[in-house]
Amino acid sequence: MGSPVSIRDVATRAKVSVGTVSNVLNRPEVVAPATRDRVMGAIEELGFVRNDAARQLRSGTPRAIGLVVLDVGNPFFTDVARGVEDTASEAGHAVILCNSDGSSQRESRHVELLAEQRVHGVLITPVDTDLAAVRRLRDRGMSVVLLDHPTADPGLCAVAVDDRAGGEQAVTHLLAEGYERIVMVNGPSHVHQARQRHEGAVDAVRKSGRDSGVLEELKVPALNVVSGQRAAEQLLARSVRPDAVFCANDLLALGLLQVLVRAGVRVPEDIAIVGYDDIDFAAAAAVPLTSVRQPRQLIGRTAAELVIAETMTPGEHEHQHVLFAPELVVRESSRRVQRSRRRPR
Amino acid sequence: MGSPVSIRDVATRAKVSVGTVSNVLNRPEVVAPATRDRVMGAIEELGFVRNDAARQLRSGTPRAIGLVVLDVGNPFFTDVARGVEDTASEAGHAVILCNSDGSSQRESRHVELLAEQRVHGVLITPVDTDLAAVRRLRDRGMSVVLLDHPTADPGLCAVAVDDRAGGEQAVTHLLAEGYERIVMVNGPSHVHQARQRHEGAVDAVRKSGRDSGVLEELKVPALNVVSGQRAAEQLLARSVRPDAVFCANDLLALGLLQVLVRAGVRVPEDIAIVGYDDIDFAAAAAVPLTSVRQPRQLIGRTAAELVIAETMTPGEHEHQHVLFAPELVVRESSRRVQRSRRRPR
DNA sequence: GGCCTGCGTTAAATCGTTTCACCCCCGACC
DNA sequence: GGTCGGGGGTGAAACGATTTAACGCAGGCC
Repeated sequence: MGSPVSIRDVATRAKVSVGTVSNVLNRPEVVAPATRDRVMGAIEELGFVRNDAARQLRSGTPRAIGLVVLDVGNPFFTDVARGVEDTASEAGHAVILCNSDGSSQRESRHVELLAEQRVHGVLITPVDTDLAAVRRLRDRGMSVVLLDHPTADPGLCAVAVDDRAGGEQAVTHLLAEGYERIVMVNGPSHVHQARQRHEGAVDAVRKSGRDSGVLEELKVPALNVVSGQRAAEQLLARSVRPDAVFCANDLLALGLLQVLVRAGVRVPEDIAIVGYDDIDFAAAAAVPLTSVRQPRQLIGRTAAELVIAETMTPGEHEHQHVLFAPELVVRESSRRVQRSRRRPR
Repeated sequence: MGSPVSIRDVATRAKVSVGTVSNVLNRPEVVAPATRDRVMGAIEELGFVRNDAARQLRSGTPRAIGLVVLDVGNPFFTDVARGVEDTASEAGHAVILCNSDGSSQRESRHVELLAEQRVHGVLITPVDTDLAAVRRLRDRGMSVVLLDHPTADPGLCAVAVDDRAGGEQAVTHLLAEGYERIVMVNGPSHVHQARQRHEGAVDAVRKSGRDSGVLEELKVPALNVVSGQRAAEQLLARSVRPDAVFCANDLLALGLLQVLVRAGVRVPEDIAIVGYDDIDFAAAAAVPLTSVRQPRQLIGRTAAELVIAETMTPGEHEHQHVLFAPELVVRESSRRVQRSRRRPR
């Protein structure tokens, strides 16, 4: 019935010592087939389940990794989480998912909890750029991988995507398609992704030899759907509208697109749109969205692999800064060609 | 430096016994203020962090709860997860998030892991209706709460939303608006939510006194965006199209809406659409989507509270089956009134 | 002055595993 | 025939906290 069936109960049941049971569990090859079967039988009959707490206490090897994300509501992060989860569970690790929701208070509470759990390592998208919480973790001997947050600190692993290159790709594409009044709807500049993507956009203009006036930055308070809607309203109110908009992420782009379409603006004929992240909803929008794809699951997988590798070979581990390349996915929202639209019937 | 600073190190440092340190941590009121401060100081200086494994081993009280969801990619589940996470972290519990992805193999692997972790309890959206995995957990003395999966089993807690009522609301609304050729795009019938929502839809037709022919069921293999797109293509190919579509969830509705809009079908003038779940993207769609709202975060919070309560008062706990009422949110995609649409300029 | 009472503290037992040193038996080898 | 070696086991220590019984000490009471 109750769970309190310990390795000792199994031992008595199988008429062996606890050491032998432990061996069956961890090094089956060293125990004679006959006894092994007996022990396995006892385990089965009693419904024995290892107690991981005791295990970890003795062996010192935890079986969980922590993941702290900025916003579980953003599909970008859920995809990263999925990648982490896949890799971790293949390695037999549990994933403890925490949502900091952009609050450093919540972040530190979660980090504290993870420290007490003595997790294998922590994957974190830090709220603050000062990385105070991250350093605290590392000082306690925990391995940490920064997610989507580049750093120069050689004492940390990091997995990120080249945001500057992504911004450049997006705007280069728009320029090549012939758009000449581009607005970048961007998040607050304390968000490093926002800053980087904008710098890339500026690079693109410079490299193309155009006047820097072809690109304008419109800042919004957050990288979400609502902010995108607000931005669209602002643009609609202008006497001279842009012919293309580059949004710092897809949530912004979706909000923007919705309001524009409802106002009768044709996309891309009147205004082209490019998003960022290429979340699944981007392809399913009213007008399929051109977007800069980040290898989301791969980011998660890689980060998980790094943190697992680091704790496998403590000491000799080389901290790595992995930087993936983004990839522009061109869809209908930014094609210059006039397309004949099907009409009902 | 390294993390291996134990309660014993703190004790020597503060010149007290380990018992006293433990008291400072757990029952601060019984220890004299002077010593308490001394101990706290030592903890601070040494950067001591409790080892939860040892704690749990001795006290038998775990500090984590498990959450197994069907699909982390679905915003519905991430919102539920957020609710769980909020409540759990207020109670000082960690949440171990697992994604079964609809595979019972993955599900049982995760359940096994959670059992070894001796989690406080498990919140699970079961893959199979036979609940084999769930029963195994309970037999091991673990408290379980079923999420979004009604059950008659009095030995389990369950938190769900009345899907039948939701289906009825949706179709009653469509009928009231005057739609008379309704197609319900539904998931496979082994998914109980799909079945229930359809039954509710049938109820609505019956109660309205209409002919049962006004409602047709179109089954698709999965409750996701792609299936919605496929369904739309099928409907477009028909010579006689429905005047309204009720989708078993919002992902289907978004896929459907996208394809219809691109084909030039006007929503709701030509075809009205009602979705289910009211995920945030529903309100931000090309045409804001009427949808049946489920209290997603509340589901998560309630489930977490139940599982925590159950383990606080073992034995005397009354298993509860909480059933929330869904709420229809009417937006533009299903309004009968002809609306004048704004045109640019 | 002995004794009881409380308070603060200590020492030891305990939780369920893993690990390691050691034991026993039996065949092989010199 | 004694010793070596090794396969197959055993048993106890250790992990780091919690918990509880016991203990020392100061003050108050009779």
